[in-house]
Amino acid sequence: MLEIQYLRQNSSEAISRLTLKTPDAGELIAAVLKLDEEKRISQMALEEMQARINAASKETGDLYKAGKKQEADKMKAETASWKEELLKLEAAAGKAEQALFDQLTLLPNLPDKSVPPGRTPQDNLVVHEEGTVPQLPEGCLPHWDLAKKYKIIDFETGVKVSGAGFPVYTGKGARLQRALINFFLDKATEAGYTEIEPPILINEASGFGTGQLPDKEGQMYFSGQDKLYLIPTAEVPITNMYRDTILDEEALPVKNCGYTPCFRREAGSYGKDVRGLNRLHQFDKVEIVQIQHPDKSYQTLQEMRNYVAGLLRMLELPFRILKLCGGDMSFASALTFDLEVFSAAQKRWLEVSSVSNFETFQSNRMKLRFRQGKDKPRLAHTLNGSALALPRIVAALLENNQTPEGVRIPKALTAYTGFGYID
RNA sequence: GGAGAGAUGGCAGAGUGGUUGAAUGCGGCAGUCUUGAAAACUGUUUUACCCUACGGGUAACGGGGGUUCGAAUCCCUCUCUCUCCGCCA
Repeated sequence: MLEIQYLRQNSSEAISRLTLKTPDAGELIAAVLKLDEEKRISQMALEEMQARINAASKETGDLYKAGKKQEADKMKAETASWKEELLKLEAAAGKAEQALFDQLTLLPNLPDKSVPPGRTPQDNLVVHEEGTVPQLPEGCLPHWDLAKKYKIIDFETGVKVSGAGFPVYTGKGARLQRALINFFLDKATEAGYTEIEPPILINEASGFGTGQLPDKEGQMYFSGQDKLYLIPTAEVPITNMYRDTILDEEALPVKNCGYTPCFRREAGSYGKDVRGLNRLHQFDKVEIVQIQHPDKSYQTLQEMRNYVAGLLRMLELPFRILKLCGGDMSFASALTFDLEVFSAAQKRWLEVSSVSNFETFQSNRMKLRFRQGKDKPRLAHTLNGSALALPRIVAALLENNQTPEGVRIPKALTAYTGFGYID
């Protein structure tokens, strides 16, 4: 949620930034400012009435205590007559505040000034490319065929047990999942992140805090009996741990990481994009989350991006980094880098990580603040990134490392898998 | 699932209709004392919003609603937490 004070004071800057994300930025912001004005007018009227009643009530009490019953009764009657007016003012102020809040929550985050213009993924900027695409032998297979050949992922049985998008990993496939999770968690810990094992069902307030609710309701699985949502990413519980808190400045940056399964309904997806491991309803991911001082958050974003790139390097996967254009960025993000690996048999780039700075967009929803000395609390900046999402990593590992002897496991992982080849 | 208890400031814990935004203790911060530290003593210590603003106002004692001139305090309702029993990884 954007900060209303900022919008009030910097409306033209806000409009130009928001235009990177949506063409009707001007109207959106104008609507918010108008509602803000109305809200303040109704608030002033209400508070004035409340002040009158408070003063009169105090006087009434004093008069009773002084034994001046007649005067007190008279004052009481007069104050009672204001009641109807007060109720009207309360209703109007409540309505105006709600209208402002509703409009404000509709606004996406303002893109950072460095965000490239554009509406579609084609407008994303490739800012880095690294590694060599392997030359695959004749008859190389896409990962779903390799998965079958080596009996490591069973898509059909997953369909039986749950449905499409819920694969079953077996044998070395399951072991590879566990190896990757442990590898990612160990690396994150070495980089100073504290490991968290969070709940994977979250309440509505948490869904609102990180920006999934109310607008992306349909993308999460929901347990209606308990009003709990299955997390689409560990970002949600790990960031919401700090909802409604004021941190000491010295506590920054907060660096947490966590492994969780992630659940996404992915309503409306179909076709080759969802083949094999490319897009699933349930998948494993290790996430890194930071809470940082506003002055340092962009430097932190850079560090997180470099950290994730380092993981891909250790896994010996060719990758590139995209700076997302305004139109392709998520609702809550101010600047996002996507990291994609090249999956050699499919011959396509697969997004395996998204690293974002949300500035105060999430912290304003969550009331996540920090305090410098004796100053008033300020909203902190929140950041997160996948480090990493497993399925597409596995897809690329399988495809890129296929040999006549089997699928070679990168050296960095063999200590975790306990085997050098899947055969 | 059954029975009961509770929800107050960073924490603990008072407060059952009128200077209670809230006693007291602990913690935190500042100061006195000390070579330094501890102890002791003194002071200080919630947050949000609004207003032509070194000042003024409003709101908040789990959420929402009600009674009243006036509610942390009374009533209704929801949520959550804890304890005991049952069930269970």
